[in-house]
Amino acid sequence: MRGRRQLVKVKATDIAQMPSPADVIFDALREAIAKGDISEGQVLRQDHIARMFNISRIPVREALTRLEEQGLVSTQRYRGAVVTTLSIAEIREVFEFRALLEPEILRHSIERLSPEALERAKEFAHAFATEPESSRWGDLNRRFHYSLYEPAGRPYYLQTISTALDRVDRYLRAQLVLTDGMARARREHQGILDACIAGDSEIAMRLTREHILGAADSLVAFLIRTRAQESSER
Amino acid sequence: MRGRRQLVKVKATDIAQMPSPADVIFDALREAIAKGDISEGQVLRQDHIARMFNISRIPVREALTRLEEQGLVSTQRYRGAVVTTLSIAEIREVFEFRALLEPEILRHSIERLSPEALERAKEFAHAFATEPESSRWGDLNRRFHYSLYEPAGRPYYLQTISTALDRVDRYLRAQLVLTDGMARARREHQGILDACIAGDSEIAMRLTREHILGAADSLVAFLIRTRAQESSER
DNA sequence: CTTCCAATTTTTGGATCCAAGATGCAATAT
DNA sequence: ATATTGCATCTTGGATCCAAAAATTGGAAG
Repeated sequence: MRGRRQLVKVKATDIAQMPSPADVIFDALREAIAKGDISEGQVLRQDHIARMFNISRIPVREALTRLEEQGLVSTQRYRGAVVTTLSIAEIREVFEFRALLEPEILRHSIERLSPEALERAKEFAHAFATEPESSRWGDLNRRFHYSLYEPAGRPYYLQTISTALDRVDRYLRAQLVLTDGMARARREHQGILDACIAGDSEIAMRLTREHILGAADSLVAFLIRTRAQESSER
Repeated sequence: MRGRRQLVKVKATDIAQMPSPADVIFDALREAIAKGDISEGQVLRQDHIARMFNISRIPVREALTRLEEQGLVSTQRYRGAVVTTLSIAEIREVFEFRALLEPEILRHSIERLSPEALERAKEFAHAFATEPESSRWGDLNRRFHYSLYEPAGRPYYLQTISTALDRVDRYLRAQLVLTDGMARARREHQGILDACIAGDSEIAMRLTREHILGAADSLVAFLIRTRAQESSER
């Protein structure tokens, strides 16, 4: 030890973990697509994005490559990246996929749900239910569910669920805002939460499954209406 | 139409769909990692790979980015890409994940299984069971299962299963070759196939689930033995 | 007025260049 | 002898440059 001074006062952050420019662009684009701020079918020009972030096209390309790997954009050689449009069948498939996975991770989570985690879930449910600003519903909905899934200690499940949700998030948000989805989600969240508090994983799983499939049905009905309208308007 | 000559003799291929250099490198590296030809923990040098493929580092970078997005390599800034090592818990999680998804897609598949598809599945099962060359077992195993899953018409499920399998393929191959996995897989494949022929989805699903979880148990036991040995040798 | 074609412009993807961080080693100080 | 520092080298990631492919535009011909 030899009286060496320690720099105990500075709080060190791991600089190597800091996000690279490509990370920043990737996250920004992913969020914009999920929120629907960039609409489907839109072409993403490398140069345009590069100017927006005041950087060269190289990190932009990396971000686009990653978005394509996640299925959020699709690229044709020399033709640029286009925000993916999902068919109704594809959307339905992703929701059924979620309806399979999310109850399962919830089961594992309930087994080890701490009072603190439960408390946080309650807070998110409340924040979601009372949020007046519709643009934040999507986020809060997601946080509520994730707070229930994280204690499961299943990072791979969680990551898979997350990428699945990213794919359909913009449709889900539309469903919340433009249909009766919000009122229904409030009720169903409360039901899931009650089952978790009671520690009844069977009911929590069933409700979660119904929550997802119900949203899917409502969304699909909504999309059939709006897409029929769009194509007749054109 | 106007009497324009048609070049009916040449079989046209869509050149825009041809794989880019980055695709070629990505596929090659993915396969090498899946097969275990590149061992875990190995560092992938951009320049080295670029020379191997006689190309600049740019498309190599793209391939590595995509591999990272798939979880096959992990990168630390300025430190290069390293082939991911999965902990036993992580491997177990991926197998349990597969054990949830694969029976489900099989159910959907059995509903619409055509005689031709069934015939192909039989052929792969037979090819797998009689293949003497152990280096090809992994591939044939995969083809057998995929031939049963494809008729489900669930591309998202299939893709998710595929990336999950990519993650653990090298471990699975080791299990087939280095334990009694092969004999057992032969028997279990036959059981699954029989249930599919009988159109009994309940049994087919149960057997698939047990097939995957059984392989996981055998693999984990094997890994505990070998990893304990490795760490004592070091 | 429409259709076709060629020239121009735009955009992408790969090559090369360069700055900055990581690594390893030798020199130096303690 | 050991720990620290400074230096040389290697590697990565972004910038810039360039070739090739696609989109667009502006006639010219029908």
